Amino acid sequence: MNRSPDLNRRRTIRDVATAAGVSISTASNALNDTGRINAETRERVRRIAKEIGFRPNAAARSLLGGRSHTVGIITNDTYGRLVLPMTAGVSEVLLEAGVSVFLCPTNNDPRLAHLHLEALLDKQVDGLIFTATRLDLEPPPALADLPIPIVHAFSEGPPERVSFVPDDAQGAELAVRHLLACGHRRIVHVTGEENYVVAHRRAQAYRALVSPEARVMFGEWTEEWGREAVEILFAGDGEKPGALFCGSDEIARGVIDALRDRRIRVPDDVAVIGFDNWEVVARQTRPPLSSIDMELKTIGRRAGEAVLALCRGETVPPGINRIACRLVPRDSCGRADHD
Amino acid sequence: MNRSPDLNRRRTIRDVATAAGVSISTASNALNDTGRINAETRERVRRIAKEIGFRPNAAARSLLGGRSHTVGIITNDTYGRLVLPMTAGVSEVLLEAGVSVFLCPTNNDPRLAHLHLEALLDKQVDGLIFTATRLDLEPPPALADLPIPIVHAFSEGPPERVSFVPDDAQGAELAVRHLLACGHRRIVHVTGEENYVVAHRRAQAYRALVSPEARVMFGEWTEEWGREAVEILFAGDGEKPGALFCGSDEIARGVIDALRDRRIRVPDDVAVIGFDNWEVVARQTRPPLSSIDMELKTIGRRAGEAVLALCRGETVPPGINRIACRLVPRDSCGRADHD
DNA sequence: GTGAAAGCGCTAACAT
DNA sequence: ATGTTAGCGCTTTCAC
Repeated sequence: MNRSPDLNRRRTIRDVATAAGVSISTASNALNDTGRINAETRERVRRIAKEIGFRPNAAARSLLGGRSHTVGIITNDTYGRLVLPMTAGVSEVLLEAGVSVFLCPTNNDPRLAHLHLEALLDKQVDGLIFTATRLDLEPPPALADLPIPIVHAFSEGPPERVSFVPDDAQGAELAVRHLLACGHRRIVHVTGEENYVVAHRRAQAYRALVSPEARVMFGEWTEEWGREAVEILFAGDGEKPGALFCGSDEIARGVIDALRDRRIRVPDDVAVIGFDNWEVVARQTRPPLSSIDMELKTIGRRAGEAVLALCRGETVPPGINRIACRLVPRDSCGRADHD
Repeated sequence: MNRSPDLNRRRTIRDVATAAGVSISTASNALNDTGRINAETRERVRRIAKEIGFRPNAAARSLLGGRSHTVGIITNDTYGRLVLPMTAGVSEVLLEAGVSVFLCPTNNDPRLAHLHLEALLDKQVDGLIFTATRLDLEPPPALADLPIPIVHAFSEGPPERVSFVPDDAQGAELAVRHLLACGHRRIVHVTGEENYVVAHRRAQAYRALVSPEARVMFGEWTEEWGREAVEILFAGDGEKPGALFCGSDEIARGVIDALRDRRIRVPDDVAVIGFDNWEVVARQTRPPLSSIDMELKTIGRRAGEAVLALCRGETVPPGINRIACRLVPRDSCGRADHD
């Protein structure tokens, strides 16, 4: 039983005003630095507000201003390895602006996605960030005509919206150029499922740089496929590849393990480069894996800045923004001649 | 330029009332099934509400009811592999109750944690879930006396609060018993840093089951340490272990790789079991790794249920709740005699 | 069965 | 420089 029920009640601006012996509006002005106010009064009000632990009620503010200072981020990623870095970026940017982020993991379940969306709209979120780990995944149709700004991160939205995605082509180029700079020739590209848009985009960039007929092996995004690919490539006694550009770090890990099993030295006999720069994987292969980082946090930050601007009513040029990838050289490619 | 600015305005209950030709309070009653109301009127109001796309404004509701139907989850996990499954669990439970979740990644930065906390309090969250990936990490002191319920997930809060953590001792027992059931003896425990509470708890349970002097090798939570441990264990020509109980799947992966390098067969010569059931790792080792799953989603769900109850004013017995781990047998231990 | 009115906590015109 | 007042969208007595 509480001795005084009011002790646990949240402090309102009324409490502040009463305690400071001023009117509510003066208190409000003092706290928000609006209107004309006596410096002394302002300080007193502020001191008292702090003393009694006053926190402005966001609901009331939101009701008044029409903005809730919240955005939702809808994601299908169960696993988190892609989403969390992005969310961290988003959150970082929005935090400064006093905007909080609702995380809505849909686990690829449209029903969940829908429920979350409803909940977000009820909470009057100012904006939405839509994230999908598979670029070929369609955003829920309900997203089509919403009264609030929507930004796509790591997923390509319709042309009239703002999207931020990794620049897969540039990333692939980075990988291939690095292999070339390290003196490797006869590059083969071992990548994931053919029906992934990114797999194609990367393969295309790779071919543009190497040769239109350069070998691309589509398979799965797994270590197992990496190992299998090595079996296929190194089984016969034809000419062997000098370098393997892998579509993911997991594939690269499988590749490196299989090469090791065959006593083929990396990078001396064959160079390997990955894609994702997933540190738990890339740092633990033997040798540590050079890889392409998709700068997920930057994507998150950019997406955050975009919703923020949109929420403020500013206009942001629509379209797909491709964020440059970054080469992270470790030891699996040897040394580059230059830069 | 909008032809009609009102077209983009959010629909209010007033719009519904006007369109239905009833008063605001009747509309409210119709929508919420409160008060006495003519069935026909109710249906009409509801139909119209749906037609014009009315969504009740959560801010207004919150202002009235004192509850915001939001909770915050504060986490230090940058990486996501632990937090996302938990958050998914939390979210799943809260979604049904119409409560949304603010995700606050602090990246281990106390300043960020503090800012997030402020933002959450300003938004009048009904409750808080505190999550840390390292059990030895202190929650921010600001958490000490807050006017709202706080639940700890994957982190042990003070005794007067509600916490949900994996039952590490039971998990370790599960692992050891499985190894024994598969007929393995001379078990060694290769685990992570000695200053992690969990490492100790697991080691203790292991020793209680095997022998008080059973060998425990503390090191790091990395593959590299797993490989190193194998070097140490199998280098000389003393008696070799028959099974390795590893403190994490990453360690186990290092162990398996090193054993493979030494042409020691798993599980025939040496059995290996991991901890975490981190699928990307456990499913890709050769052979696939048997492991202990910490049921993170369940932890999240339980934590979600707890905040929910607390927010409703119900009482939840305080203290540490240890959630049972689950054995996930794959191929690295052989076959158990029984069960 | 329905409507009028008060009020949740706050801000912003408008008086004073 | 400060106070008064209206009102954001909604729920909830309480009249009718």
